[in-house]
Amino acid sequence: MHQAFLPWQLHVGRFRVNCRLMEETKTAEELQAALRAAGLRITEQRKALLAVLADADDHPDANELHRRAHKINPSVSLATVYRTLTTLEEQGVIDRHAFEGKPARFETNDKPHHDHLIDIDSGEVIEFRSDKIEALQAEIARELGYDIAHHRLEIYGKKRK
Amino acid sequence: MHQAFLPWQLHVGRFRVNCRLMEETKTAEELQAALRAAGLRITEQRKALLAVLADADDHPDANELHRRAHKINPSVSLATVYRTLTTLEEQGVIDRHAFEGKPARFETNDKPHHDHLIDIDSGEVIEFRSDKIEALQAEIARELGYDIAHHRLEIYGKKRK
DNA sequence: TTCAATGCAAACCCTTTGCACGGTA
DNA sequence: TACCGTGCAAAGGGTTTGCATTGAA
Repeated sequence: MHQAFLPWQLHVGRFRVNCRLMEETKTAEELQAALRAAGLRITEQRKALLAVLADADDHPDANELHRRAHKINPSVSLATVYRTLTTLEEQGVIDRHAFEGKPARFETNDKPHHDHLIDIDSGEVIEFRSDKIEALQAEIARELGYDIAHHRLEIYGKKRK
Repeated sequence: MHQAFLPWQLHVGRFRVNCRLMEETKTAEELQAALRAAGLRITEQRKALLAVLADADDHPDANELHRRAHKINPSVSLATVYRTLTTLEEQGVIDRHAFEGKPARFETNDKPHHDHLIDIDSGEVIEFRSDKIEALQAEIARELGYDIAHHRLEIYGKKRK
């Protein structure tokens, strides 16, 4: 889990409280429920993939998801990973991100919306959200005569030493 | 050429002045000069591609650039288009944009920086720039402990009726 | 004359798909 | 029992690359 906000501290008498805002992620059970609700079947292969997705905190690509799911259940094929990812995306329970022409990366869709900062050295993805930027985008689209369907903001950066 | 700003009007006495801000684009000669300055050779194939790039106002992909350059000079191959695009990108005279996992699209790099609004119905690309958004991005990256290398903001929208 | 740039075709990577089989509901 | 979901292998689309050849400097 990557935090989207900076940690902060409280001072209470002679104590200091270190705080950090974390986010809840979907459980494998919740992902299963979404499939069931859509009348789709819960196969052993899907169970393995859902467990991997629920556990992942690093925006893995299809290949990496296959590697992890295959470790849980060797009968999971790469084709099924791709097919199931597409299905889950259609159900709206995961998001697909295409960063800079590289293989697509996936994450469970728990939070309403956020953008990404990608560490160009490590590939690590950090999530953030700015209501101000959201508002400005809406304003720009309106001025240009458009209604926003969706948008992506990606910042590529290096960790400051 | 797509304008990034809304047209505006001035009223002078009994006259109305319709104004629209347009942008200058690099000429084929300027692109050639960049290659020459880097010690690279000006071939007939490159001349054709540079002419196409200088003339394009619609962010074409490699295939479309090849189609247009091939019309000027049939000896231009798709491989050379790809190789030359990579070279020009390295020289910093063109930009490559990977929109939503689709084939990369290119434009001459004339303006300092801008973002894109993509019409999801027509594929048309409209350029815009917001200093406020730029500033907010820098602020966010700083808070998260990063220096920005580059970034992309893409708004996908439908033309308002 | 030299060696960067080229065309061609094959290879590459990521992703999708056709087909016959197998397991969920 | 249906028929959805699967594995496998082949195909697909965009892009890169190896190799012998060509042509810009």
